Amino acid sequence: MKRATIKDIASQLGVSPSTVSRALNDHPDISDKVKEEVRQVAQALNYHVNLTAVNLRNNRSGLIALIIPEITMFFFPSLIKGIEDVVSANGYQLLVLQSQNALAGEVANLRVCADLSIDGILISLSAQTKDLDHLQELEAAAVPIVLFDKSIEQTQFDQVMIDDEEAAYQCVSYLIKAGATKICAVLGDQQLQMSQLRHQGFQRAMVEANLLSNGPNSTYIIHAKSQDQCTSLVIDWLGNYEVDAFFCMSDELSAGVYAAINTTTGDNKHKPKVIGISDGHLPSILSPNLDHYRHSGYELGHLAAERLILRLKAGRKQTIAPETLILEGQLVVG
Amino acid sequence: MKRATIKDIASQLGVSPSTVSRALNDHPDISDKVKEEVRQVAQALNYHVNLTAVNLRNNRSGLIALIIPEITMFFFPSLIKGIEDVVSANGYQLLVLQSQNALAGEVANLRVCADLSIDGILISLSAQTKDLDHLQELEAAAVPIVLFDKSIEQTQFDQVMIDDEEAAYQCVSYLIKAGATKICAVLGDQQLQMSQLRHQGFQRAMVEANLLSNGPNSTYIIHAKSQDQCTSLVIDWLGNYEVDAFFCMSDELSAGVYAAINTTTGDNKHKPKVIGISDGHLPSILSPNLDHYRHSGYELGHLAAERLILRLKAGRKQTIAPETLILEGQLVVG
DNA sequence: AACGGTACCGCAAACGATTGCGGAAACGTT
DNA sequence: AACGTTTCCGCAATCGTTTGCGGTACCGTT
Repeated sequence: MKRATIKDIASQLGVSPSTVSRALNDHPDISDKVKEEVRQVAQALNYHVNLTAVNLRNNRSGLIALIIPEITMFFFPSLIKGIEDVVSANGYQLLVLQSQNALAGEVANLRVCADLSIDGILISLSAQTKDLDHLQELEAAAVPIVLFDKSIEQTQFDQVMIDDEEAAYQCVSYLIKAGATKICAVLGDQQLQMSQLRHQGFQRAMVEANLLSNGPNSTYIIHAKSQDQCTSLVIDWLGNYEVDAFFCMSDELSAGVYAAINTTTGDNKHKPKVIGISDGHLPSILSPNLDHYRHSGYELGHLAAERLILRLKAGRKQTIAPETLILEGQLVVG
Repeated sequence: MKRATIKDIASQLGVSPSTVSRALNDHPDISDKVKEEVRQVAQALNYHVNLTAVNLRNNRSGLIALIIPEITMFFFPSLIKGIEDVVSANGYQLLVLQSQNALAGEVANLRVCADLSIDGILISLSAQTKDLDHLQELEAAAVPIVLFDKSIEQTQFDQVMIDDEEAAYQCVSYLIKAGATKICAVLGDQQLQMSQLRHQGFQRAMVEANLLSNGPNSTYIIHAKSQDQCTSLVIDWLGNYEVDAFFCMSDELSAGVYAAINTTTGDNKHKPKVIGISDGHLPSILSPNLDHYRHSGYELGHLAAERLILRLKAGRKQTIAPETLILEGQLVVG
């Protein structure tokens, strides 16, 4: 059975398609009698508007694209949920695209967005992305764009972030207060601005405590791009160096460090403390529970999506200045 | 700057839109000279085909919908990745919809699919879903549908599953071989067919080992709908009963049980063994590593998506009989 | 009876792309 | 020179919906 169209209803009732369209949209020009009849027949034929046609006419798609480096079990599920809730509550649908953490992938994703007449874009940048040239085409087409989580230095677009430097600072300060002096920072891809900022927070806390009197010590900095790589790096590292505590900038790395510690140190030996930055899901799974600076992935997604919806509702009539929204977090320890 | 259309190219070159369209699609009726000119201008104007228009004409959307109960950090990320890889490799885009584990949500999601002229559907059923009436409209519209992971007894559609009964059986058999006699099964939502099947596998192993000589013992069956609920239930339970081992039917529950055990039993007390069914990500994070029956979420997604693509490529010319594909898994222990 | 107003509905164009059909050149063949 | 082929391109319809503009009744008023 083919889908019923507006014409089917029209011919069945002996009226014009225009009338049917207006009736279904409750246009005042149409009498209540006709409206009722149209609704009846529509129901009977199981009519549903063809969104593709509507989209063509209105030059919109009802779709919002989410572009992320890669879906992992950490952080992204709650983030996606936060986004999805807002998006679908506002009548949009969510298209999930992965850049594979590569600039080329990001460009390809944006190409798809343009081709599909995507109405709005939420994007977390890949580690390779150093500028926003590839966003300009969409920007020129007046497609609202909100950056979140992983970004670069910029003021052209809205962005929703956490205070990376401060989060790291708080984590490391806590470790120091707890008595740690030999602290190793486990960071992500060196190219990521996020890694650099969290590194800076680490440094600030260390300097403040006079623990880097000989200048930065690269021995106590580990960069890893994946959980597995992190585990093996840390296992090696633990064979060569002494450490009181680890600061891990992400869930992946916290998990990697835990695994390394579990395979390296026996049950009775003294284990190094670990603190991380997390949305709180992983910490409750790990044993002992991971101390962490918590920022909700759900809220981050929620906030970013709401900002996008705000722009979509405003349309191109109002111009809203790009803003950087900082999501608060807090230390969860003990 | 508005998007360039085919007409813009046409008027710039003084040819008709038809010619431009054919030139861009490399139609043999168009001379090489014109083709080249069209391509030049298209490039210059940064022309890109409007997929909405194409979709309207072809009555397709290039979209594949993934409908799942809810995105959690367990299992779904790898699943989505497996699906996304196949889908995008075949020129489709993935729409992620969540049913909130409710039938009403599922119906709403399918409504969206119909309205958007979705080309194919991958669906994992909600716990509430007892029949497939709501799939019939899409089925009638010749939209390929593949069920996966969570399904019900049916033969109308393709489905990609693991052998739930056998997986549970193997887990519990292993526990028994390892010396356990008092084994508690931690299962998910009682309404889920998956829960029932895995329960059956549990029973089979127990009966086979003569551990249920007094008939089924409901004391050693726990049903939980979330990780947190599981944790609190198991904490209570551990206060009242003795147990050698837990069999957890999912990652959520394994994590919940681990948390319960960690809060209940001290370091030196004897801890119950735990085995689960998992894609292997969580087990490597938990300490001690979780024994489990492993089935790859990535492969499951991959397989389901490929089955869908197969049907999409076949079109409605060939009729392919619905099939149930079983993904193999294996015990990972020790 | 003539006129202004309102209520209600249809015509046709538009969104952007595709395609069957037809037609005008240009070519080759006898 | 007449005819058949090929080459190449345009016309117009189509997908399903929306909407500006206009038009016809019918109403009440003077």
